[in-house]
Amino acid sequence: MDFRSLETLVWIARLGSFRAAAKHLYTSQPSVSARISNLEEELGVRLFERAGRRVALTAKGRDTLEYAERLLEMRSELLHTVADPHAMQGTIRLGVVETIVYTWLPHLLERLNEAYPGVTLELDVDSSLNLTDKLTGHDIDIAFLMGPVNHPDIVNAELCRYPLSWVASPRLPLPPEPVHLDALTRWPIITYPRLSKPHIAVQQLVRGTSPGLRIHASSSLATIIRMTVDGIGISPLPPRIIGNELASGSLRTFEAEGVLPELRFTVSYAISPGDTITRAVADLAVRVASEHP
Amino acid sequence: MDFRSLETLVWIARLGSFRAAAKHLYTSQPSVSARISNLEEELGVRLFERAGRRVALTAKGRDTLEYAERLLEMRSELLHTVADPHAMQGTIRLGVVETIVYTWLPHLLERLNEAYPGVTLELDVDSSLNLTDKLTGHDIDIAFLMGPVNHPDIVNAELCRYPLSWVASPRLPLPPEPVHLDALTRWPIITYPRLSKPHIAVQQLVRGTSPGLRIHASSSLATIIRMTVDGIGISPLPPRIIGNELASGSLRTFEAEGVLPELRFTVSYAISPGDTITRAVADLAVRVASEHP
DNA sequence: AGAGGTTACGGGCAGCGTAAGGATC
DNA sequence: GATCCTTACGCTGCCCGTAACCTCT
Repeated sequence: MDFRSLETLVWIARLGSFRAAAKHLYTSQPSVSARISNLEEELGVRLFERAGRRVALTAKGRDTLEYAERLLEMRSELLHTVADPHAMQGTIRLGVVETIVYTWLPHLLERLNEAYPGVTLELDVDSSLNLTDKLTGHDIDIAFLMGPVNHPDIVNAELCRYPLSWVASPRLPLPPEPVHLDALTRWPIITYPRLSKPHIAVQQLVRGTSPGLRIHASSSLATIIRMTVDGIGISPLPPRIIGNELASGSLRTFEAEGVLPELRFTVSYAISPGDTITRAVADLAVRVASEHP
Repeated sequence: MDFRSLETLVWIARLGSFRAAAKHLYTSQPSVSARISNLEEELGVRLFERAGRRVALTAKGRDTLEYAERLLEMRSELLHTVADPHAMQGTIRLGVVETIVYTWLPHLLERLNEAYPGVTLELDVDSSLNLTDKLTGHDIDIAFLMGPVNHPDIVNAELCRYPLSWVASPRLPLPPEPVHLDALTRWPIITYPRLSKPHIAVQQLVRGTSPGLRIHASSSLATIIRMTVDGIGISPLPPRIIGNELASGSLRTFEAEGVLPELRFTVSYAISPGDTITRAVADLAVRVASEHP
């Protein structure tokens, strides 16, 4: 019995199949089979009922699972207590929304590299919606996204809040006073993807105005900014991420009728036995986010 | 980090040297060095201070030791709870006094073989005195001896009590009435080794009688019995172990002045993290001893 | 037929034991 | 010089990944 086998047991139980556990643990499915097979032989007990599509824990398997989780938790505590952070090893899958990439993610990566040089990061830049799915499906370990994620196994902590401003190219003829909603919709609105919080907020804001409303949705923040700089439309963006464009004059903010919501970002991760690093990354992210508002 | 390394850590801490731990764990000393070296590298922390003759735990080492003991204890509990006893594996070193060998040890061995066929026993038949030393020195894991062993780390449980009787060959001219002490010492007394409880009891009993007292001490019960059968002397023995000789008439008991003590046997073992089997053997021994009085 | 677990098999690496080296009392 | 830990080195055995096989839905 080794920790690797116990970890394998835990992930099969969580994900419901040998194959999924293999994928999660970066190994082959036969290897997972072998680990469980050895464990079963060592205990002289069947741990999983292989019935058709889905495997299910036996009674003994459930008992073993409890011990496995406690053992992994204790090992994690040991590592956290006595191990030199520089010696920590492992890979964590980090999901990030593009907004964070444009703000303090580089600072975090630098700090992570200092504090935990042995830890490998696998970056996954995606929308908050997709990241939420990936998080609950255990395809990533931790995510910085527009949260919180409402799921029993997911822990959320607030990272930062960015207010939205209307932004446009200086070439667009906008008045100095606040723009009326009807006037606003003279231009296409370029914004975050469908079903995202900012997208929905914009939809609600301009609902009932002129029927010619066009909303361009883009999952790429770089594209939104580029299209706005090119004068294709206006967009609600956090000024925080377009510091360069505002400074160089290629974009400017303007006032408009109605209230744009604040974007709230959280760090969210699944509580998982024996995972010290994820929590360490979350803690560091909270700190870095507060240091680079 | 694996359980084997943690176990190695624990035993170095207990025994005070890599070499002793290697011996105890049935492996080579360089192997023990390597295990600790790997553990230290993984944690990025020095666990032992190698200063001259004796190694000492560092502060981090002491913390690690605590976790190691808890982890091993938990693994043991897991094995005890869910594992099929038939699948248990391992070797335990069992020290036994000869008296027990002659009474219920065979029954115990049979029962052990039924309940834990995967467990290997290493039998060490010796005197209670030597077994006590071996037990405190961790050269054996568990012992059945004239106890209890008074040592902080040793647990004792009573096994059985055998009264002593005076025994002699029928060829010796003994009166039917109780023999006086002075008359008793006409023959050599053949008994347990020097410093053993029965030996001391006999010495105290016949102290102050005729100066010609001869006590033959033998560490071999078989030899004591044989010499007594041959009429070389008389001996205080538990009738329980000479059933054959009494039945065949080659030995008989007789009454004598004074009280011979009872022989009390205990099962004694060091409390050790992660050792399920030792406790299982102890429990079974208590049961078997009570079933074969 | 496709998804998923098992079996078979060859290759790589970790861990072992032997033997030699070095430090401390 | 004795004792004990470390380093060096060749070897074995375990574990892994690929691929073929089997079994359910």
